Amino acid sequence: MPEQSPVSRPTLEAVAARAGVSRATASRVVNGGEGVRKPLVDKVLQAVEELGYVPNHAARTLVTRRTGAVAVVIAEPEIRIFSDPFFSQQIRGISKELTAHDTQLVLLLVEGPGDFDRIARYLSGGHVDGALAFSLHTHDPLPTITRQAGIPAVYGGRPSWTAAPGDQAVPYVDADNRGGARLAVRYLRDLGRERIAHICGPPDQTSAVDRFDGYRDVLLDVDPTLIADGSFTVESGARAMAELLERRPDLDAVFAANDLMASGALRVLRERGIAVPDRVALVGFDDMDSVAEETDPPLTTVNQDIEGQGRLMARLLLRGLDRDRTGAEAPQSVITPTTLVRRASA
Amino acid sequence: MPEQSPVSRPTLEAVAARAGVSRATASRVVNGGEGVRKPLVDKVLQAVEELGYVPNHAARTLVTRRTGAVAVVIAEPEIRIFSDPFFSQQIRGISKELTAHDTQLVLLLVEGPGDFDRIARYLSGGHVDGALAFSLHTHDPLPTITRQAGIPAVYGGRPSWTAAPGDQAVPYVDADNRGGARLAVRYLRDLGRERIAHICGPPDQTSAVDRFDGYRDVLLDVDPTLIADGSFTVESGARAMAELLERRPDLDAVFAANDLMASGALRVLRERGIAVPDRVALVGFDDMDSVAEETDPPLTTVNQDIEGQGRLMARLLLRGLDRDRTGAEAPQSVITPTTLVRRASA
DNA sequence: TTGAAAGCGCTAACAA
DNA sequence: TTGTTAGCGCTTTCAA
Repeated sequence: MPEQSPVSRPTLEAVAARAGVSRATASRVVNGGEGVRKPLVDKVLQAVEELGYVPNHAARTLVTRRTGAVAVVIAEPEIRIFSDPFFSQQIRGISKELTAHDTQLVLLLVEGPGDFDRIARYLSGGHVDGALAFSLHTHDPLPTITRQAGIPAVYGGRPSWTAAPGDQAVPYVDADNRGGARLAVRYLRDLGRERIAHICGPPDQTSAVDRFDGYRDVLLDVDPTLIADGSFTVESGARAMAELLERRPDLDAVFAANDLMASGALRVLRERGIAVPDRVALVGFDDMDSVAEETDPPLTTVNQDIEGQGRLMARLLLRGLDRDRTGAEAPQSVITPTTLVRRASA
Repeated sequence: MPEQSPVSRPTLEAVAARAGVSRATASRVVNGGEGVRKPLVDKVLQAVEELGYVPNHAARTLVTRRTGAVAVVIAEPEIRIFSDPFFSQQIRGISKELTAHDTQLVLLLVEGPGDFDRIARYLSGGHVDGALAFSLHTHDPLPTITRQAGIPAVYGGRPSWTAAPGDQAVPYVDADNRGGARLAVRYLRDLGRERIAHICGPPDQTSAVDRFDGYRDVLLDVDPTLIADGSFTVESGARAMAELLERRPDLDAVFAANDLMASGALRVLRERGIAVPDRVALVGFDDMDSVAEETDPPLTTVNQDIEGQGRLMARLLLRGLDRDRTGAEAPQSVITPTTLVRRASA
């Protein structure tokens, strides 16, 4: 790679001149070489190589109206993204898929409510072709913003709000939380457990709600004393377990709405000398490898392909972007499958 | 905000027409209104408002040669960024500072060695004005890439390589790891502890090396049996502690190179019924709130302002970008101060 | 299959 | 203080 002076990179014009062709032909070659005779293609390619030519992005965007970039918007409540392996894997999947399509990831962190103005301006400024966002707990202005900016968006996680009538629903990607929960609870029931408790996630997150619903799908009329509230953290799981044990010392199984809470519950069970899974069987959710495999005993849990969800989000969005060209239909939401992973805790 | 049809956003031309001025005047107003008479400014602003005008980024970049975006490059070995609160805080700081300067953060995740080509192309394509990167364990091609692309870069963490002669050193931001370690060890010594062990971080990370050096600065000739290797994880800290205890049951203090390892060490000490800090005093490093405050007893540790480091990285880079205009000097590396935080473990 | 030429939307000399 | 004008580097008709 030839050394480049910081100022004045070679332009297409220079490449064309060197290859002895017109700028138009050079452009064609750079963009795939469709309909250009082989010898010319080679000449241009060589000139590109020799000059170390790299297309100027702004110029290209100006005429094509395509930026080749996608925004990933992360709102404040989700800033845990950086400590939550869940998000990290999702981002990883997104990044991989975008990279594979030569599309860049622009990270938009929302630090506070006032930032939405900034985001709106950015999204409207033609910086990106589309946006990827994560489902927020509260009603958030993003759907409105992307609509006004006229760019497609895909959500990660089922949004808790429902589209206003006439509004187009926002497409999202989510795991089959309800189905996964049913898998877990059925498994416990088939094990012969009869008093299966549930540690819930925060009710303002749809994943928690859906998992609770799955639990109730299987255990039709649930005894409320078998239900405890948690907030997806280890500590909350421990607290919930202690509470359950107090109320129902006779319980013989627990389905925790995520692995973190399951590990907290496990700690409490162990501290009290309650054998797992012999006396109490325990199932988590998420199959977070940093958690589920590390506990003692390792957790039986519900697996979801998180990175795959990220990839899917990106793919859905990219497909939507190509819509004009390919004439495909508007992106649809996708529910990804979940599977039960048997380890030692149940 | 008026509804916008996805296609054909208003241009400056339209704003100018509506305001009854030339495009140049409209442009001036949009860019601050310097040297435009008040009434015209108002007219233009009103037209902007009415039309919902947002400047086209590509067009602007094409002529100004400024993208208003900065790349944050994260190489594979650092993908832990998303599970390591250290990085997450750094990113947060970067994001805040960039946002304050209306600059966008473009995230470039390096998934494998082959990706550097892609990164190089991106950095050369005029997508961003500069790059922020994190110090890698091994020699990495990024400094060369940014130099060839002719864009300034700032590193987070002291790089382990030294600039080739003639090469300009890469500016970086790092905590005063060595000084912080000295703080910790002096504190233990002043407590009257005489057999102060050290649990090292991985030798291929400069922060670990620097902390070890700080330890040795204070304890001039260290008994090698008081040194144990770790890898900055909880587990490695536990293992190292067990090892130390075996070799030197008489040790009366431990300085762990980070909080994670300190918490692992603490667990082992507790399991063996060794009173902390009475029999063994323990000091960590990082002051990670999710760790240091949660242990029992809470960790005495060395604090560094991680988010501040991120902000500083961004600030240094932005300053470098303005260099031509302000005539400032090339960015210099910055070492940020560390302080000892006394809690209960020592 | 190739080239000439017309912009994409904006900023920045330069003139008025 | 304002307007006119010449591009920034590229893609894309349209003609040849």
